[in-house]
Amino acid sequence: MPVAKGSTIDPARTRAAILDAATPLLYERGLDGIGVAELCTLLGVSKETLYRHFGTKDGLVQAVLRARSDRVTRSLAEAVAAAGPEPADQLAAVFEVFQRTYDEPRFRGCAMLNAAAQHHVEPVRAITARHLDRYLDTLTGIAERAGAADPHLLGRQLLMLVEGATVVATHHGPAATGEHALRAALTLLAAAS
Amino acid sequence: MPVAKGSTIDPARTRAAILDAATPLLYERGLDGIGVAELCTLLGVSKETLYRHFGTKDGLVQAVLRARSDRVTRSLAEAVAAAGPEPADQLAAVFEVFQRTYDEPRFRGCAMLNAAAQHHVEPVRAITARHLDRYLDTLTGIAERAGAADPHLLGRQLLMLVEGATVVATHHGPAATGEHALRAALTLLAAAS
DNA sequence: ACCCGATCGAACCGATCGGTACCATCTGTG
DNA sequence: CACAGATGGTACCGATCGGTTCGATCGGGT
Repeated sequence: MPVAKGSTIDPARTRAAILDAATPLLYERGLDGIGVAELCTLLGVSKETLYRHFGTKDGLVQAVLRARSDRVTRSLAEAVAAAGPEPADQLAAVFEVFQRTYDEPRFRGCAMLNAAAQHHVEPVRAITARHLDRYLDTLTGIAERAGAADPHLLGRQLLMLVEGATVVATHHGPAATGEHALRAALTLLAAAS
Repeated sequence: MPVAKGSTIDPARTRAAILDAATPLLYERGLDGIGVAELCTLLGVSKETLYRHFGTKDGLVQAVLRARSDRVTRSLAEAVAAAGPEPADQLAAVFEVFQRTYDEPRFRGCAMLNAAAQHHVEPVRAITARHLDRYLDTLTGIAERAGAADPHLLGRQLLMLVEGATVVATHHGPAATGEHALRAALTLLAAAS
């Protein structure tokens, strides 16, 4: 059956559906851990459609990573905004968001870092670097509102804690990782003002 | 020419030479970024020899990772031992060692984390987890000597800083990363005793 | 001096990969 | 009702991959 029985033909919708369905697959199996053929089968899409929308597998990968970075950054910003004006509360919100991802059964580490480690091509590394810059912006903002003497330094140190917590949660177990990282972050925050 | 012109036939030596030469190649190109054929060409070894020593490519990969973990752990322990009895000095020695690796021109992030992200097989993840455990032992030891109220907590937080610093150095530039991480570590150390 | 074993080089294998081409079929539009 | 475009299904392609095999050759222990 060349086209789905009751499916709506809408290129934009198809593209979004491919992105949504491919994201967890590429994350759990690894960028090179699943081939285009299997990917299309699990997605319920033909290879021709996938290639028409994304050009190459790498195009799909980059689109997935960009969408993921946007989504994660947005949800983090919303959590911070909802935490109120206190920098300490905002930090707590940050590590709460991350702890929730650590506790997910499919958690396999930071998707952006994994992608950069797997795919040795420049565009992917650039997407990852931009993603970390977004984290850094959020954390530096908290540092500024806390009145840190050197908010850029504190922001960078908080970024290390965030990424380090993700690494530790990945390879050393997620239990209490967010809380331990938060306590360290609050110590740095208190010492920097 | 079936066997090298003036080479000594010594299986143990051959195996060690393969390990040494394969380590930087697999690190810089990625575990799946270089094939066995090219690997053997660059190593100056035949495929038969490689497979006789390591069984499979995965066997070579795991041997390389184990050897690397041993070497890094040893050099870190030596640096800490040479830093004297002061925990603060020992922490400085730790981040000095890491900063030196960040500054290497071929630096591409933590080899163990990259391997775990690339190779979705259990043994590799186990080697990475054991590597982090070794780091944790060293850092917890420093926390204990510093008289920390909860040395295991402080050790884990220091581990986050170490791994986070490596991530930041990888994707956000190595400049001053070790120093920034050290200052955060010293703050945690001072607050925990 | 002899012989076992380690080694090289090259050919070879089956599987899988990313990507392309073609066609029948369905949807949405006018 | 008719047409254009989006899609699914399938077969196919060249390249590359990990791994095996075989014969020729050389070093080292006996």
